[in-house]
Amino acid sequence: MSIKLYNTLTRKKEVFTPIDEQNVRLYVCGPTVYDFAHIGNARPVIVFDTLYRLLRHTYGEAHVTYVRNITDVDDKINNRATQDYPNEPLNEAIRKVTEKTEAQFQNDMDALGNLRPTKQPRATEYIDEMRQMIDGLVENGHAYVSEGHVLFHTPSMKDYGELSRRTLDELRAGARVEVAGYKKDESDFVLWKPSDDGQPGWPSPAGIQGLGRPGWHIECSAMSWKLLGENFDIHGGGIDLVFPHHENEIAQSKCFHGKDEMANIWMHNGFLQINGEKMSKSTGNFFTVNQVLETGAMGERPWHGAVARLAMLMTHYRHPIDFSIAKLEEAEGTLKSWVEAANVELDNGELDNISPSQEIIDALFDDLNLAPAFAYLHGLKNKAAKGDEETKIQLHCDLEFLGLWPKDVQAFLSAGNLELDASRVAEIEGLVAQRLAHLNAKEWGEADAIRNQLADEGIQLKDGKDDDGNRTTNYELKS
RNA sequence: GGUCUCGUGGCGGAAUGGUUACGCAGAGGAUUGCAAAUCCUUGUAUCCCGGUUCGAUUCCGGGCGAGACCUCCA
Repeated sequence: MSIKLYNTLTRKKEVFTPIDEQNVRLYVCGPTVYDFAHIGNARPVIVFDTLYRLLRHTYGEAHVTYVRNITDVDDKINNRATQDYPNEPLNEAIRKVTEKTEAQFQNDMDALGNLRPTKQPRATEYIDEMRQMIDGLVENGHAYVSEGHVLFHTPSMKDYGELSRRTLDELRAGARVEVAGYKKDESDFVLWKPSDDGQPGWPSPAGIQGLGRPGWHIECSAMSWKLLGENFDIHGGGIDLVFPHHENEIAQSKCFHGKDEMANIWMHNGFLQINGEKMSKSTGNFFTVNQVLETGAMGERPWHGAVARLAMLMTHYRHPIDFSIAKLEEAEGTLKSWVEAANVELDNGELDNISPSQEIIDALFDDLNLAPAFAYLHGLKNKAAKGDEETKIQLHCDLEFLGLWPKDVQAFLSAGNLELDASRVAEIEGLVAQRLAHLNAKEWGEADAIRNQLADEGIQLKDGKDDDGNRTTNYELKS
């Protein structure tokens, strides 16, 4: 068995062969840190975290390098900084915006069960490398200077458009935006642009006087080059990045390094919609990760990160997903039943001695097709729920492997019960005991009155019998 | 207008040139004083029209429908 991955370059599922099995290299475009991550931003993180986990399992944890950048230079950041901190010097305001946003991003992604990448470089730490690439591209004729900008000349590259499968003519025909006068060709794109006094700037490349700042695309080319090399294994991101971002990364990197490929496999996750519509702030169906997990903006209650993760993974990564309350509810019911079935005390390090189920690995090997893996987990759950200890531990291991095991299991399972204070718990348990006494005396009316009263108060009773045939009653908060 | 992706049961969601996963919901049963919870069993689908084929939901063509992208911008 080998890993098969869908490659946007070839539009085919391909057998994945690492360039170097001792160092499998993955790059994913990370956030521009000017605002809280929305749940659409979370999808590539979760998808490629799953791939990262599979690669680590397959090649060994020490043999995978996963780089996800932080874009901390961008005009959106500048705008946000002047807007939020109008009285601060610009650099200070930018630092505040990016630090705050990045911290929130790390928090959100942790809560969604994602491992931290091997490296998370910031764009501002790689300005030198960007300048170096820009100088090189000007020297070898793929870029030119015009009115203080440096532009990549797309006709200089014979296969520009290979990723998005568009020819220059098609791109020109579709242009909807007025073309800046300093461009030689309307499809040329910016590598470097001049900064005025009110903008962050660094000494410019290509002999340009004064300060400037890099274009968006060159950042990823520079960081992936320095951290992963001129040619690496997998580059990932959202499908909306195929054009222009990834197309332009390919152009810059291939023309600078002279390699046949930048990344051997390009992977893209599908788009995320909310309740059947594109997310948009104006229509109100726009949710940040933080809102979904903490503030109850979606469905008027917070959702556990593992639930949101499962809801995200229930759809194949390349398909569009409709992220809805119904989907979160379904994911929650499913995950609770799995975790409940697998919830046993473990000895220290007990999970270290077992591997994820082969069925899970096989499913992931087929282009991260999780559907058969989940079907298998349902089977494990049924077996585990019948008391099979080994299966319980295996199920726990599998969920852990997929990032779906809640770190706070008891809180996750008891859900709303934590909201009850001690006196309320005592009150409920007193009523439950009274009802049991009525039941044993066959006083159905009194017993049902208590049951109905508790039901009205949102407490659902669950009757059962212990091993000796005596009545027992548990309860939980109705959702 | 161009490029690309997609169209499976009530819903979510896989797979497949011939026997059609899995989950939720529904139905029937067990259990229960009656319920709930739990357990068992179970019905229902491949957008339309052609073509290739012994046979297509699967491959090809056309149509209809949905979505993404088309340059520095959200």
